[in-house]
Amino acid sequence: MDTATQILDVAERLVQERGYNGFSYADVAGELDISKAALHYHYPGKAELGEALIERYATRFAEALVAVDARGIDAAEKLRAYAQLYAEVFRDDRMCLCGMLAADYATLPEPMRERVVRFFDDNEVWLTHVLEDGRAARTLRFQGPARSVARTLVGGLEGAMLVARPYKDIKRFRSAASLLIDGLAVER
Amino acid sequence: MDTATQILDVAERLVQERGYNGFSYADVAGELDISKAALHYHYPGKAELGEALIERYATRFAEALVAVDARGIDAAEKLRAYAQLYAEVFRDDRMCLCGMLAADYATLPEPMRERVVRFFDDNEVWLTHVLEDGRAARTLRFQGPARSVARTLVGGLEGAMLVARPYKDIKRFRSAASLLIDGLAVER
DNA sequence: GTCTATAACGAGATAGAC
DNA sequence: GTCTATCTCGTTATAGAC
Repeated sequence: MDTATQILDVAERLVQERGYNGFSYADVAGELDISKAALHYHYPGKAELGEALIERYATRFAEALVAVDARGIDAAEKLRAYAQLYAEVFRDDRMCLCGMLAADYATLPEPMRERVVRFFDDNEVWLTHVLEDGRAARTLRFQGPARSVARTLVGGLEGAMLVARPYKDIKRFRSAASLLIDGLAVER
Repeated sequence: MDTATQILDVAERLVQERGYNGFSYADVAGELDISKAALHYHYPGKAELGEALIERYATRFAEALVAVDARGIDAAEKLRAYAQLYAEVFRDDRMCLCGMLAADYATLPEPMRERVVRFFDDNEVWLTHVLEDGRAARTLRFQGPARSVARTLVGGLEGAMLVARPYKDIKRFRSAASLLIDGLAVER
Protein backbone atom coordinates (compact mmCIF):
# COMPACT_ATOMS: atom_id res chain seq x y z
CA MET A 1 0.00 0.00 0.00
CA ASP A 2 1.36 3.42 -0.85
CA THR A 3 2.55 5.75 1.88
CA ALA A 4 -0.11 8.41 1.33
CA THR A 5 -2.81 5.84 2.03
CA GLN A 6 -1.05 4.41 5.05
CA ILE A 7 -0.82 7.93 6.44
CA LEU A 8 -4.53 8.45 5.95
CA ASP A 9 -5.30 5.14 7.66
CA VAL A 10 -3.29 5.95 10.76
CA ALA A 11 -4.33 9.60 10.95
CA GLU A 12 -7.97 8.67 10.49
CA ARG A 13 -7.90 6.31 13.42
CA LEU A 14 -6.05 8.80 15.59
CA VAL A 15 -8.55 11.58 14.86
CA GLN A 16 -11.49 9.27 15.48
CA GLU A 17 -10.02 8.17 18.80
CA ARG A 18 -8.38 11.36 20.06
CA GLY A 19 -9.73 14.29 18.07
CA TYR A 20 -8.09 16.73 15.68
CA ASN A 21 -6.18 18.48 18.48
CA GLY A 22 -5.27 15.21 20.16
CA PHE A 23 -2.88 13.80 17.58
CA SER A 24 0.30 15.05 15.94
CA TYR A 25 2.47 14.45 12.90
CA ALA A 26 4.91 12.77 15.28
CA ASP A 27 2.24 10.27 16.32
CA VAL A 28 1.50 9.29 12.74
CA ALA A 29 5.15 9.17 11.72
CA GLY A 30 6.01 7.11 14.79
CA GLU A 31 3.40 4.45 14.05
CA LEU A 32 4.50 4.12 10.44
CA ASP A 33 8.19 4.35 11.28
CA ILE A 34 8.79 7.14 8.81
CA SER A 35 9.94 10.70 9.44
CA LYS A 36 7.72 13.70 10.00
CA ALA A 37 9.30 15.23 6.90
CA ALA A 38 7.98 12.36 4.78
CA LEU A 39 4.53 13.17 6.10
CA HIS A 40 4.90 16.79 5.07
CA TYR A 41 5.86 15.61 1.59
CA HIS A 42 2.53 13.84 1.15
CA TYR A 43 0.41 16.34 3.07
CA PRO A 44 1.99 19.81 3.33
CA GLY A 45 0.26 20.68 6.58
CA LYS A 46 -2.12 19.35 9.16
CA ALA A 47 -4.97 21.25 7.53
CA GLU A 48 -4.42 19.53 4.19
CA LEU A 49 -4.18 16.15 5.89
CA GLY A 50 -7.42 16.92 7.68
CA GLU A 51 -9.15 17.82 4.44
CA ALA A 52 -7.97 14.62 2.81
CA LEU A 53 -9.28 12.63 5.78
CA ILE A 54 -12.76 14.08 5.54
CA GLU A 55 -12.77 13.78 1.77
CA ARG A 56 -12.01 10.07 1.85
CA TYR A 57 -14.33 9.38 4.78
CA ALA A 58 -17.24 11.24 3.19
CA THR A 59 -16.67 9.53 -0.15
CA ARG A 60 -16.66 6.09 1.41
CA PHE A 61 -19.74 6.89 3.44
CA ALA A 62 -21.57 8.12 0.36
CA GLU A 63 -20.61 4.94 -1.47
CA ALA A 64 -21.93 2.87 1.41
CA LEU A 65 -25.25 4.70 1.14
CA VAL A 66 -25.40 4.00 -2.59
CA ALA A 67 -24.76 0.35 -1.78
CA VAL A 68 -27.63 0.38 0.71
CA ASP A 69 -29.91 1.84 -1.94
CA ALA A 70 -28.83 -0.88 -4.35
CA ARG A 71 -29.93 -3.63 -1.97
CA GLY A 72 -33.57 -3.17 -2.79
CA ILE A 73 -34.72 -3.24 0.83
CA ASP A 74 -37.57 -1.21 2.29
CA ALA A 75 -37.12 2.12 4.05
CA ALA A 76 -37.17 0.70 7.57
CA GLU A 77 -34.45 -1.76 6.62
CA LYS A 78 -32.46 1.06 5.05
CA LEU A 79 -32.54 2.95 8.32
CA ARG A 80 -31.28 -0.12 10.14
CA ALA A 81 -28.52 -0.50 7.56
CA TYR A 82 -27.66 3.16 8.10
CA ALA A 83 -27.35 2.61 11.85
CA GLN A 84 -25.23 -0.44 11.14
CA LEU A 85 -22.71 1.78 9.35
CA TYR A 86 -22.32 3.72 12.57
CA ALA A 87 -22.07 0.53 14.62
CA GLU A 88 -19.16 -0.62 12.48
CA VAL A 89 -17.39 2.68 13.09
CA PHE A 90 -18.00 2.34 16.81
CA ARG A 91 -15.94 -0.83 16.99
CA ASP A 92 -12.45 -0.45 18.45
CA ASP A 93 -13.42 2.72 20.27
CA ARG A 94 -13.79 5.01 17.27
CA MET A 95 -16.09 7.96 16.98
CA CYS A 96 -17.55 8.96 13.62
CA LEU A 97 -14.81 11.09 12.01
CA CYS A 98 -17.14 13.98 11.32
CA GLY A 99 -18.85 13.70 14.69
CA MET A 100 -15.45 14.06 16.31
CA LEU A 101 -14.60 16.98 14.04
CA ALA A 102 -17.92 18.58 14.93
CA ALA A 103 -16.70 18.67 18.52
CA ASP A 104 -13.43 20.24 17.35
CA TYR A 105 -15.29 22.54 14.96
CA ALA A 106 -14.31 25.83 16.62
CA THR A 107 -10.62 25.04 16.14
CA LEU A 108 -10.79 23.77 12.55
CA PRO A 109 -9.49 25.65 9.50
CA GLU A 110 -12.29 26.87 7.26
CA PRO A 111 -11.85 24.28 4.46
CA MET A 112 -12.27 21.48 6.98
CA ARG A 113 -15.34 23.13 8.46
CA GLU A 114 -17.05 23.27 5.11
CA ARG A 115 -16.47 19.60 4.44
CA VAL A 116 -17.74 18.56 7.85
CA VAL A 117 -20.96 20.48 7.30
CA ARG A 118 -21.32 19.01 3.85
CA PHE A 119 -21.01 15.52 5.31
CA PHE A 120 -23.94 16.16 7.62
CA ASP A 121 -25.92 17.80 4.83
CA ASP A 122 -25.40 14.80 2.59
CA ASN A 123 -26.47 12.43 5.34
CA GLU A 124 -29.60 14.44 5.96
CA VAL A 125 -30.50 14.47 2.29
CA TRP A 126 -30.15 10.71 1.99
CA LEU A 127 -32.11 10.07 5.17
CA THR A 128 -34.80 12.53 4.13
CA HIS A 129 -35.39 10.62 0.91
CA VAL A 130 -35.52 7.31 2.73
CA LEU A 131 -37.96 8.72 5.26
CA GLU A 132 -40.22 10.19 2.59
CA ASP A 133 -40.20 6.96 0.63
CA GLY A 134 -40.98 4.99 3.76
CA ARG A 135 -43.86 7.26 4.70
CA ALA A 136 -45.30 7.04 1.21
CA ALA A 137 -45.00 3.24 1.27
CA ARG A 138 -46.42 3.12 4.80
CA THR A 139 -43.42 1.20 6.15
CA LEU A 140 -42.49 4.23 8.25
CA ARG A 141 -44.72 6.44 10.36
CA PHE A 142 -43.81 9.88 11.69
CA GLN A 143 -45.19 13.37 11.88
CA GLY A 144 -43.78 16.61 10.54
CA PRO A 145 -41.06 17.24 7.97
CA ALA A 146 -38.91 14.26 7.02
CA ARG A 147 -35.93 16.59 7.16
CA SER A 148 -36.49 17.22 10.85
CA VAL A 149 -36.64 13.51 11.57
CA ALA A 150 -33.50 13.02 9.49
CA ARG A 151 -31.66 15.61 11.61
CA THR A 152 -32.86 13.96 14.78
CA LEU A 153 -31.55 10.63 13.55
CA VAL A 154 -28.13 11.97 12.60
CA GLY A 155 -27.79 13.74 15.94
CA GLY A 156 -29.19 10.78 17.84
CA LEU A 157 -26.76 8.32 16.31
CA GLU A 158 -23.76 10.63 16.64
CA GLY A 159 -24.67 11.30 20.25
CA ALA A 160 -25.21 7.62 20.96
CA MET A 161 -21.66 6.98 19.77
CA LEU A 162 -20.30 9.91 21.73
CA VAL A 163 -21.81 8.83 25.04
CA ALA A 164 -21.38 5.08 24.58
CA ARG A 165 -17.68 5.32 23.84
CA PRO A 166 -16.49 5.98 27.41
CA TYR A 167 -18.32 2.80 28.42
CA LYS A 168 -16.72 0.82 25.60
CA ASP A 169 -20.05 -0.90 25.19
CA ILE A 170 -21.49 -1.42 21.76
CA LYS A 171 -24.75 -2.66 23.27
CA ARG A 172 -25.28 0.82 24.62
CA PHE A 173 -24.99 2.14 21.10
CA ARG A 174 -27.14 -0.54 19.53
CA SER A 175 -29.86 -0.10 22.11
CA ALA A 176 -30.12 3.62 21.46
CA ALA A 177 -30.00 3.13 17.70
CA SER A 178 -32.81 0.60 17.87
CA LEU A 179 -35.01 2.86 19.96
CA LEU A 180 -34.46 5.75 17.56
CA ILE A 181 -35.26 3.73 14.46
CA ASP A 182 -37.84 1.24 15.64
CA GLY A 183 -39.85 4.18 16.92
CA LEU A 184 -40.34 5.14 13.28
CA ALA A 185 -41.12 1.70 11.89
CA VAL A 186 -44.74 0.68 11.41
CA GLU A 187 -46.04 -2.33 13.41
CA ARG A 188 -44.61 -1.53 16.78
CA MET B 1 -15.42 37.57 42.24
CA ASP B 2 -12.39 35.63 43.36
CA THR B 3 -9.74 34.60 40.90
CA ALA B 4 -10.29 30.86 41.24
CA THR B 5 -13.90 31.30 40.13
CA GLN B 6 -13.00 33.63 37.27
CA ILE B 7 -10.54 31.03 36.05
CA LEU B 8 -13.21 28.35 36.12
CA ASP B 9 -15.60 30.59 34.21
CA VAL B 10 -13.17 31.29 31.40
CA ALA B 11 -11.77 27.76 31.25
CA GLU B 12 -15.27 26.28 31.23
CA ARG B 13 -16.28 28.34 28.24
CA LEU B 14 -13.06 27.54 26.39
CA VAL B 15 -13.45 23.80 26.94
CA GLN B 16 -17.09 23.90 25.88
CA GLU B 17 -16.20 25.79 22.71
CA ARG B 18 -12.84 24.28 21.78
CA GLY B 19 -12.37 21.05 23.71
CA TYR B 20 -9.90 19.99 26.37
CA ASN B 21 -6.99 19.85 23.90
CA GLY B 22 -8.04 23.08 22.21
CA PHE B 23 -7.32 25.55 25.00
CA SER B 24 -4.24 26.41 27.04
CA TYR B 25 -3.27 28.08 30.29
CA ALA B 26 -2.07 30.99 28.16
CA ASP B 27 -5.58 31.41 26.70
CA VAL B 28 -7.15 31.62 30.14
CA ALA B 29 -4.45 33.88 31.58
CA GLY B 30 -4.68 36.15 28.55
CA GLU B 31 -8.42 36.66 28.87
CA LEU B 32 -8.18 37.44 32.58
CA ASP B 33 -5.04 39.54 32.18
CA ILE B 34 -3.16 37.58 34.81
CA SER B 35 -0.03 35.48 34.47
CA LYS B 36 0.09 31.79 33.76
CA ALA B 37 1.90 31.35 37.07
CA ALA B 38 -1.10 32.76 38.92
CA LEU B 39 -3.18 30.08 37.24
CA HIS B 40 -0.85 27.37 38.45
CA TYR B 41 -1.21 28.75 41.97
CA HIS B 42 -4.97 28.13 41.94
CA TYR B 43 -4.90 24.93 39.87
CA PRO B 44 -1.54 23.13 39.93
CA GLY B 45 -1.99 21.52 36.54
CA LYS B 46 -4.38 21.23 33.65
CA ALA B 47 -5.67 17.94 35.00
CA GLU B 48 -6.68 19.51 38.32
CA LEU B 49 -8.31 22.41 36.52
CA GLY B 50 -10.20 19.93 34.41
CA GLU B 51 -11.41 18.03 37.45
CA ALA B 52 -12.59 21.25 39.08
CA LEU B 53 -14.47 22.16 35.89
CA ILE B 54 -16.38 18.89 35.78
CA GLU B 55 -17.02 18.97 39.50
CA ARG B 56 -18.64 22.40 39.37
CA TYR B 57 -20.53 21.66 36.16
CA ALA B 58 -21.91 18.37 37.46
CA THR B 59 -22.89 19.93 40.78
CA ARG B 60 -24.76 22.77 39.09
CA PHE B 61 -26.46 20.35 36.74
CA ALA B 62 -27.55 18.14 39.63
CA GLU B 63 -28.91 21.20 41.43
CA ALA B 64 -30.85 22.16 38.33
CA LEU B 65 -32.42 18.70 38.27
CA VAL B 66 -33.40 19.02 41.93
CA ALA B 67 -34.98 22.35 41.05
CA VAL B 68 -36.94 20.72 38.24
CA ASP B 69 -38.20 18.06 40.65
CA ALA B 70 -39.26 20.80 43.06
CA ARG B 71 -41.49 22.44 40.46
CA GLY B 72 -44.18 19.84 40.83
CA ILE B 73 -44.70 19.34 37.12
CA ASP B 74 -45.57 16.08 35.41
CA ALA B 75 -43.01 13.75 33.85
CA ALA B 76 -43.48 14.99 30.29
CA GLU B 77 -42.90 18.55 31.45
CA LYS B 78 -39.84 17.44 33.38
CA LEU B 79 -38.37 16.01 30.20
CA ARG B 80 -39.00 19.30 28.43
CA ALA B 81 -37.36 21.14 31.31
CA TYR B 82 -34.42 18.76 31.01
CA ALA B 83 -34.05 19.54 27.32
CA GLN B 84 -34.30 23.22 28.14
CA LEU B 85 -31.19 22.89 30.32
CA TYR B 86 -29.33 21.69 27.26
CA ALA B 87 -30.81 24.47 25.13
CA GLU B 88 -29.44 27.06 27.55
CA VAL B 89 -25.99 25.51 27.29
CA PHE B 90 -26.22 25.57 23.51
CA ARG B 91 -26.47 29.35 23.47
CA ASP B 92 -23.30 31.22 22.43
CA ASP B 93 -21.98 28.16 20.65
CA ARG B 94 -21.25 26.00 23.67
CA MET B 95 -21.33 22.23 23.79
CA CYS B 96 -22.28 20.44 27.00
CA LEU B 97 -19.04 20.31 29.00
CA CYS B 98 -19.22 16.56 29.52
CA GLY B 99 -20.35 15.90 25.96
CA MET B 100 -17.25 17.72 24.79
CA LEU B 101 -15.09 15.81 27.24
CA ALA B 102 -16.65 12.57 26.03
CA ALA B 103 -15.19 13.39 22.61
CA ASP B 104 -11.80 14.06 24.24
CA TYR B 105 -12.18 11.00 26.46
CA ALA B 106 -9.22 9.03 25.08
CA THR B 107 -6.84 11.86 25.95
CA LEU B 108 -8.16 12.63 29.44
CA PRO B 109 -6.37 11.79 32.70
CA GLU B 110 -8.11 9.05 34.64
CA PRO B 111 -9.68 11.25 37.36
CA MET B 112 -11.39 13.35 34.71
CA ARG B 113 -12.65 10.24 32.93
CA GLU B 114 -14.31 8.95 36.06
CA ARG B 115 -16.14 12.21 36.65
CA VAL B 116 -17.35 12.41 33.07
CA VAL B 117 -18.81 8.93 33.30
CA ARG B 118 -20.41 9.74 36.64
CA PHE B 119 -22.07 12.78 35.07
CA PHE B 120 -23.73 10.60 32.46
CA ASP B 121 -24.64 7.98 35.04
CA ASP B 122 -26.31 10.60 37.22
CA ASN B 123 -28.24 11.96 34.27
CA GLU B 124 -29.43 8.49 33.36
CA VAL B 125 -30.57 7.79 36.89
CA TRP B 126 -32.59 11.00 37.08
CA LEU B 127 -34.14 10.45 33.66
CA THR B 128 -34.93 6.83 34.46
CA HIS B 129 -36.92 7.87 37.52
CA VAL B 130 -38.79 10.52 35.56
CA LEU B 131 -39.58 8.02 32.82
CA GLU B 132 -40.81 5.38 35.24
CA ASP B 133 -42.95 7.90 37.07
CA GLY B 134 -44.38 9.13 33.78
CA ARG B 135 -45.18 5.64 32.60
CA ALA B 136 -46.87 4.80 35.89
CA ALA B 137 -48.91 8.02 35.71
CA ARG B 138 -49.67 7.42 32.04
CA THR B 139 -48.30 10.80 30.96
CA LEU B 140 -45.49 9.01 29.12
CA ARG B 141 -45.67 6.00 26.85
CA PHE B 142 -42.74 3.84 25.79
CA GLN B 143 -41.70 0.22 25.57
CA GLY B 144 -38.83 -1.56 27.21
CA PRO B 145 -36.60 -0.54 30.11
CA ALA B 146 -36.78 3.09 31.19
CA ARG B 147 -33.01 3.02 31.51
CA SER B 148 -32.64 2.34 27.80
CA VAL B 149 -34.90 5.23 26.91
CA ALA B 150 -32.95 7.43 29.33
CA ARG B 151 -29.70 6.56 27.56
CA THR B 152 -31.26 7.27 24.19
CA LEU B 153 -32.35 10.68 25.44
CA VAL B 154 -28.97 11.61 26.85
CA GLY B 155 -27.25 10.55 23.66
CA GLY B 156 -29.89 12.15 21.48
CA LEU B 157 -29.63 15.51 23.19
CA GLU B 158 -25.83 15.47 23.32
CA GLY B 159 -25.72 14.54 19.65
CA ALA B 160 -28.27 17.19 18.74
CA MET B 161 -25.98 19.79 20.33
CA LEU B 162 -22.93 18.34 18.66
CA VAL B 163 -24.37 18.42 15.15
CA ALA B 164 -26.34 21.67 15.49
CA ARG B 165 -23.34 23.66 16.70
CA PRO B 166 -21.58 23.99 13.33
CA TYR B 167 -24.81 25.47 11.97
CA LYS B 168 -25.08 27.91 14.89
CA ASP B 169 -28.79 27.24 14.81
CA ILE B 170 -30.65 26.68 18.02
CA LYS B 171 -33.79 25.77 16.07
CA ARG B 172 -31.95 22.72 14.82
CA PHE B 173 -31.36 21.69 18.40
CA ARG B 174 -34.87 22.50 19.59
CA SER B 175 -36.44 20.61 16.73
CA ALA B 176 -34.49 17.45 17.49
CA ALA B 177 -35.13 17.76 21.22
CA SER B 178 -38.86 18.10 20.60
CA LEU B 179 -38.98 15.06 18.36
CA LEU B 180 -37.11 12.99 20.92
CA ILE B 181 -39.32 13.99 23.82
CA ASP B 182 -42.70 14.48 22.22
CA GLY B 183 -42.39 10.98 20.85
CA LEU B 184 -42.65 9.78 24.43
CA ALA B 185 -45.50 11.99 25.58
CA VAL B 186 -49.01 10.62 25.55
CA GLU B 187 -51.58 12.29 23.25
CA ARG B 188 -49.58 12.54 20.09
C1' DG C 1 -1.55 35.93 45.40
C1' DT C 2 0.72 37.55 41.74
C1' DC C 3 4.66 38.55 39.13
C1' DT C 4 8.98 37.74 35.82
C1' DA C 5 11.94 34.57 34.11
C1' DT C 6 13.01 30.36 32.45
C1' DA C 7 13.16 25.49 31.95
C1' DA C 8 11.76 21.39 29.38
C1' DC C 9 9.29 19.53 26.00
C1' DG C 10 6.42 18.86 21.89
C1' DA C 11 4.10 20.58 17.68
C1' DG C 12 4.12 22.11 12.98
C1' DA C 13 7.01 23.17 9.48
C1' DT C 14 11.28 23.87 6.27
C1' DA C 15 16.05 23.16 4.10
C1' DG C 16 18.82 20.53 1.80
C1' DA C 17 21.32 16.00 1.24
C1' DC C 18 20.65 11.42 -0.67
C1' DG D 1 10.29 9.85 -1.58
C1' DT D 2 12.62 9.78 2.40
C1' DC D 3 16.03 11.23 5.47
C1' DT D 4 18.59 14.28 9.21
C1' DA D 5 18.93 18.52 11.06
C1' DT D 6 17.07 22.57 12.42
C1' DC D 7 13.85 26.36 13.31
C1' DT D 8 10.13 28.69 15.58
C1' DC D 9 6.60 28.75 18.40
C1' DG D 10 3.31 27.18 21.88
C1' DT D 11 2.40 24.50 26.00
C1' DT D 12 2.90 22.94 30.68
C1' DA D 13 5.24 23.71 34.59
C1' DT D 14 8.61 25.52 38.23
C1' DA D 15 11.71 28.86 40.87
C1' DG D 16 12.06 32.61 43.33
C1' DA D 17 11.23 37.70 44.01
C1' DC D 18 7.68 41.00 45.61
